Amino acid sequence: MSPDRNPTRHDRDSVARAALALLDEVGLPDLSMRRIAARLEVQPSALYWHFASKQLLLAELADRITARVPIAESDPVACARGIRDALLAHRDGAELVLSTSALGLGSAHAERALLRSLPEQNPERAAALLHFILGHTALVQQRMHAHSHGAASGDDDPTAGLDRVFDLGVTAIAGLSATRPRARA
Amino acid sequence: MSPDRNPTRHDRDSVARAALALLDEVGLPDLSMRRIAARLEVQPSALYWHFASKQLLLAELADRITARVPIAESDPVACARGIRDALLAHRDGAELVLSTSALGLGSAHAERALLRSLPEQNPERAAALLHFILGHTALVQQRMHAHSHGAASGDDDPTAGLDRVFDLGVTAIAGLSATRPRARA
DNA sequence: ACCTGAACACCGTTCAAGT
DNA sequence: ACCTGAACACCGTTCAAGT
Repeated sequence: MSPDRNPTRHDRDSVARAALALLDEVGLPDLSMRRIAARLEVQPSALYWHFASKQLLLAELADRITARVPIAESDPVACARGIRDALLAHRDGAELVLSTSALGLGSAHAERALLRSLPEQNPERAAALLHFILGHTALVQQRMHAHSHGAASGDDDPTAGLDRVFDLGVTAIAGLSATRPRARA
Repeated sequence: MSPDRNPTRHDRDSVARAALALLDEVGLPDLSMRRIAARLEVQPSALYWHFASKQLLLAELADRITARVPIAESDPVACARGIRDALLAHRDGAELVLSTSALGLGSAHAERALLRSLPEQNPERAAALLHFILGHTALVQQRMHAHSHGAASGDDDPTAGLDRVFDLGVTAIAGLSATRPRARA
């Protein structure tokens, strides 16, 4: 007799949230529209009311992932770590952002944050930093997953030493590192 | 009456070559086992005689792409350009290598080439360089495709200025750039 | 405004069986 | 050694129709 009778109606936000949660459980290759629909107890076709295509839904997820990077970092290294952490916060986050950043402006927010953190606000350095962070994090993240899923070869952590590679890359591109020791002035 | 009667029998090499050619035509998202089989005029199940899974076939393609990077470059910038060009030589090459480099040692060859080209043979710099090149090239490549396929917004080339970003990143990580102008000594 | 039901044109992979 | 044929358990997407 109540006017609101339907048990679960969804909107863009609830669909995106369910998809993001499912991403963490199953990973990007197994994140299908049909699985997302099943999680929402809805027919697959229902999703197309909220998102015109799977690509657009994935772009929304990428936007939500990058939206969490802090804008106020003054140090490029801290800013870069913030971006990396946002990407690592969700399974296959880096690969998702990387593969959707062509169309969606998902990575634009991260790039702005980098630009602001740079001493001379050099946009080319900001772009290079973003490219490095995305490539590095995508590699690290999938190596993590391959290792945990017991892929092959040695059983020692393949992430070892990669933090140093990250810092080296960021400081170098940001223009903060010594070029060459050149004696020891 | 001849003993060799069968018109087309295939091996690993011919399957991989057909797959690589098809990749350039249709792109990574549309590269299916069934399409590759159709191109070879063979049933889809026939491919599984040569490759145990699609993933392993893709890893072979990634290996073939990176195999073409020159090992003998002495200059890190020249070496990095060689890697980038090898990735750009096939559609979605960078994304393919990036997404398979966790398991397959496809990128190991490129990393060795970088290491050799570095003045001090620093393996951390080589790793950082590889990560930057892969991230950068993957982004550039998909932006190229998005632009050619008439995605949206402005119609000017989105690749403009990206060469400078590439050079900046490579020289910085290689340790060849000035840290900061610092007056103008 | 939001969803169902049914259909369309696809996927990767397995496996017995053929030659 | 290499392939067929048939099957299994899936995909993304569209669209009329329901409420």
